[in-house]
Amino acid sequence: MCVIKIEMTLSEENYLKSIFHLEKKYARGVSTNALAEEMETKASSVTDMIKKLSEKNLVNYKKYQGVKLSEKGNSIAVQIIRKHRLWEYFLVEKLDFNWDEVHDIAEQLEHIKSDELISKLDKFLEYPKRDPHGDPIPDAEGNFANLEKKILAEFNEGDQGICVGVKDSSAAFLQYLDRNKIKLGKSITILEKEQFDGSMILKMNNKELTISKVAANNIYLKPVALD
Amino acid sequence: MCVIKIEMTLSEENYLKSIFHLEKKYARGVSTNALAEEMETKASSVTDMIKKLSEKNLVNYKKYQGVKLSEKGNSIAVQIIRKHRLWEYFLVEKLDFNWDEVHDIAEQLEHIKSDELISKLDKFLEYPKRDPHGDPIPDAEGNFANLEKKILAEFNEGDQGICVGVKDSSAAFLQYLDRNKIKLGKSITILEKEQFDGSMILKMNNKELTISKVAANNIYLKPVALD
DNA sequence: TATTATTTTTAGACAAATCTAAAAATTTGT
DNA sequence: ACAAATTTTTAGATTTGTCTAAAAATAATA
Repeated sequence: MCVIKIEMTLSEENYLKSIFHLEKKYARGVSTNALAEEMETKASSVTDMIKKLSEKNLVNYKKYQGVKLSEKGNSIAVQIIRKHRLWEYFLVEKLDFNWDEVHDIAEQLEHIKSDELISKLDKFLEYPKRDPHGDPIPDAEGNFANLEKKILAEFNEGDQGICVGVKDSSAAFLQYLDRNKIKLGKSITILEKEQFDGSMILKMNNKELTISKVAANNIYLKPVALD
Repeated sequence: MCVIKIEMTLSEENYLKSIFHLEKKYARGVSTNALAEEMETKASSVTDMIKKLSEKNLVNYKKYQGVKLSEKGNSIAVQIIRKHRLWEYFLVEKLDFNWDEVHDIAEQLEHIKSDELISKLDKFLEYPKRDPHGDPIPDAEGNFANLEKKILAEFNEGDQGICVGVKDSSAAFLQYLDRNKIKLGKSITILEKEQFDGSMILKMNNKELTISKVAANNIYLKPVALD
C-alpha cells in the first residue's frame, strides 16, 4: 500500500492526465507533438515538463522515444480522473447542470487536494459508477468497472442496445443529442444502415430518427441480446 | 451593474481577502507588515503585490501609507468570502465534515471560477445565511445579513443568549467547543462571572459549565430579552 | 543511400511570485 | 528635535512554466 504523497502542481497534474488519455491512442508511447497539441502548448514546453515528470519517476522517458506513465504516474492520473468524474456527476445530479456544461468546472475541481473530500463526496453521491457522459468512475483503489459497450456505428440492422455513453463529450455534440432526445439509458434499435454514407435510421422512444455516421461513431451502446 | 470580469490569480485573490479581513482591525489602512504576517510572507513580497493590485485599481495605495480596498477590490473580496462560506456550509451540511475540518478545503474551493457554479450551489443549499461558524454568507449582490451578536465575555450574570457564532475558528478551539457540547443555536445563561479572572459559570443543556475568559472572548451570543 | 522533411531537444529569454539584503522613509524616545 | 528603532521600499536573484529560435536526431523519400 503506497501512502507516499507527492506534491503535484496543477500543470504537472494536467500533463499526467493528458498522457493517460493519449496512451489509449498511442500505446507504444506518447509523442512530444501529440502531447503538445493536447495541452495546447509548444513541443519545447512539453520536453521541459516531461523531464521534470521523469525526474519524479512519474513517467518513463528516453529522448526522442515518447513517454509512458510509470505505475505511480498512472495511479495519480487515475485519481485525477476519478475526481473529475465524481465532480461532473455532482454538478449534473445535485446542482442541476446540463451534461454539456460541466467539463470546464470539473477541470478546476479535479485539482482540489483532499482525499477526505473525495471520499466523502463519493459517499454523498452514493458511489456512482459512471459520470454524466457514461464514462466509468474509478473507485478509491483506481479500479474501473468496465461495462460492455460498442460504438453505435458498428451495429447492424436489427440490432438493439442501450445508450451507455458518448465518445465525443464536446458541448456541440451533447447539445445535438439533447435536441434529438438521445440520453443515457435509452433503448435504441437499428432499423436501417445506409451502406453509401453509413448513416443510420434508428427507433427510439417509439419514433424513427436518422443520424449520420459521424454521430453514430460517437455514441456507445450496450448490446441487448435478442432471442 | 458592473459586469467587467477581471482576471485574478490565486495569489491576488488571497491578498484581497486578507486585506478585507484586516480592514476590520485597521480601519485607516492595512500596513505592509500586518499583511505580510497574515499572508505568511515577507514585507517585500507584499509591497510588490500591492503595487500590482494598485495598478489594477483594486486597492488604494500610497507609499508608506498602507492599503485599503477600492470599491472594486472590496466587491471581489466579498465574492471570494461568499464562495468560501458557501463551500464550508456544503462541506458540513452535505458531506458531513466537522466544523473544525473545513477551512483548508474551502480555502481551495473558494478559488474555483464559475458564477453559475456558485449560484447553483447557493440554490442547492437553499440560500444559507451563515456558515458553520456562524459567520454571515453575503448574497450574490454582496450584502451581509448582519445578525445582532455580542461577545459572551461582555454579558453579565443573569443574562441569557443563543450561541450564534465563534470569533476564533481554529480547529483547537472548535474541538474544545465540541468537547463541551457548545454548538450554534444552544441557549446559554450566565450564572456567575468571576471578577478575578473573568471566567464564567454558564447553564447550558440544563447543566453547569465553567469556561475561561479566553474562551468567553471567542464566542458570540445573540442576547435574549428577559422580561 | 543521400537528401530532404519532420520531430524533438537545447539554449536563452520572459513573466509571476517569491526571497534576501540593503537603502529610504517614517515613527519613537529621550 | 535629533538619534535610534522600526517599517517600508528598492534592487537584484530564484523558481516555475512558458516561449522563440536554432540545433540535433529521427523518419521519409527520391
